[in-house]
Amino acid sequence: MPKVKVLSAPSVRRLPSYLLITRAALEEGLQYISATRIASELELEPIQVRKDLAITGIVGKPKKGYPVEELVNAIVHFLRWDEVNNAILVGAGHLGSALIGFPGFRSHGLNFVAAFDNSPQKAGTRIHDVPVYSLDKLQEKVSEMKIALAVLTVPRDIAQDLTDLLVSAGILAIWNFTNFKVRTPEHVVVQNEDLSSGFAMLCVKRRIMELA
Amino acid sequence: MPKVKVLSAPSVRRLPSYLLITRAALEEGLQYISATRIASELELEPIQVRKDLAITGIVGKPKKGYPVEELVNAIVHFLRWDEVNNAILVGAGHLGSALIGFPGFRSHGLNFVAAFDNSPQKAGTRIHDVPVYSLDKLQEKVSEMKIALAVLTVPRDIAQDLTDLLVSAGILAIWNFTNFKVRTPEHVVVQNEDLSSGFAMLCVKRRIMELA
DNA sequence: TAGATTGTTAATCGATTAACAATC
DNA sequence: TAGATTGTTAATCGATTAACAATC
Repeated sequence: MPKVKVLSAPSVRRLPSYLLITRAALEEGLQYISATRIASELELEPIQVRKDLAITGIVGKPKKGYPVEELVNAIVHFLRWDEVNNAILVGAGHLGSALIGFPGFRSHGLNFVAAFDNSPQKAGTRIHDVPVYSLDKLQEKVSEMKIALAVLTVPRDIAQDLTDLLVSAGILAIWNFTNFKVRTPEHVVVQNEDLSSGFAMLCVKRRIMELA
Repeated sequence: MPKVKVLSAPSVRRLPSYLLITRAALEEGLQYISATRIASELELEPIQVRKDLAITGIVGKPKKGYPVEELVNAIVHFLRWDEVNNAILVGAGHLGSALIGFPGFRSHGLNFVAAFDNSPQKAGTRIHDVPVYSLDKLQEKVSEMKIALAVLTVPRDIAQDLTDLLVSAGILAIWNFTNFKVRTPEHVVVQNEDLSSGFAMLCVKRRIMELA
């Protein structure tokens, strides 16, 4: 029986950057890549990289490092980025449109199949080749296409209403770019993104720099 | 002599969400708001909210909570969101355009005054009323307008070159949305955003949910 | 072989949570 | 007053870092 892995959020968050570097090494035709090298490219400690990579199950070779191709596969599989995830976008504003067109997401198995917006002008159009529907088609399309994942980019004040709609349509995972803390039943997972928090960090770093 | 505050990154990152809730309380006309209430809206522990708010210097009243107006001011001042920060956007693609138009940033003192892009079609146009210039105007405009802050939304492979350009133009802070770890001199602060890391978190949460 | 690197076990560091006196 | 809440001090928890034997 497989032991329940302990999830370390900071480690998981660093994996995508390791994947990028390892993929670049693969392109270069390298056989092995060491934690030391990954660490130096990202200005991290090698021990941290080794600890993080361990959660994917990869086994390295002393003196050489990690086999590049296996490492790519290990990270990709750990993140389930080796399976296509059909997703919908809810709220086809500027941010949502940018996310649909984001080139990197393709390689993460993130595949937008439909967008929904309450603006009548947008229904019937396409954004980055993804069809936009009116919100009242959401329920139907989600069950018809068996979608599990939704990206939420709507104004804060309708975030909860749309979340409720998504949940009742059968959505199981919500990537929430509104800054509203939406409530969901236990079986629905939510990942909240808050752009302001990054900006807050930048501002505080500047303040510290000025004081120094 | 003011003691050097210890910066707790997680605390700083939570402040913007406290600010939103406190501003809403201000709109409602409330005099006081308790950490208990803020915590329950965000599904956090009250003790965590009190600890976080303490870094802003706010002093609450036992039994009542924090004076709403003072709390808004304390957070806003701690983050330096009470001063206008003129900023430039480098890379006027979809994400960059979305960021320029993001309504919340206005209230954070983030004021875009120019955008730069190497595409000749974009130079001379406007994005959300912000003029777009060709990249070779960057140096000139930055020093002319005394800009300290740049938002970087360019492809990964030119991130370092543009960072070097920004640094030599005198930029002091870079909000980096590329997934490349750019190198800068010590006096330049950088905040890296990685959209993929949030998606990685969502994927791992889903996996755990499925196993449970 | 010698030296670089891995993976494990232990130590340190920092963030969160708990306990509780003070207080309005 | 009684009870809710603050702010401080202490305890716990988890993440990072250090130390080091194993190894190719």
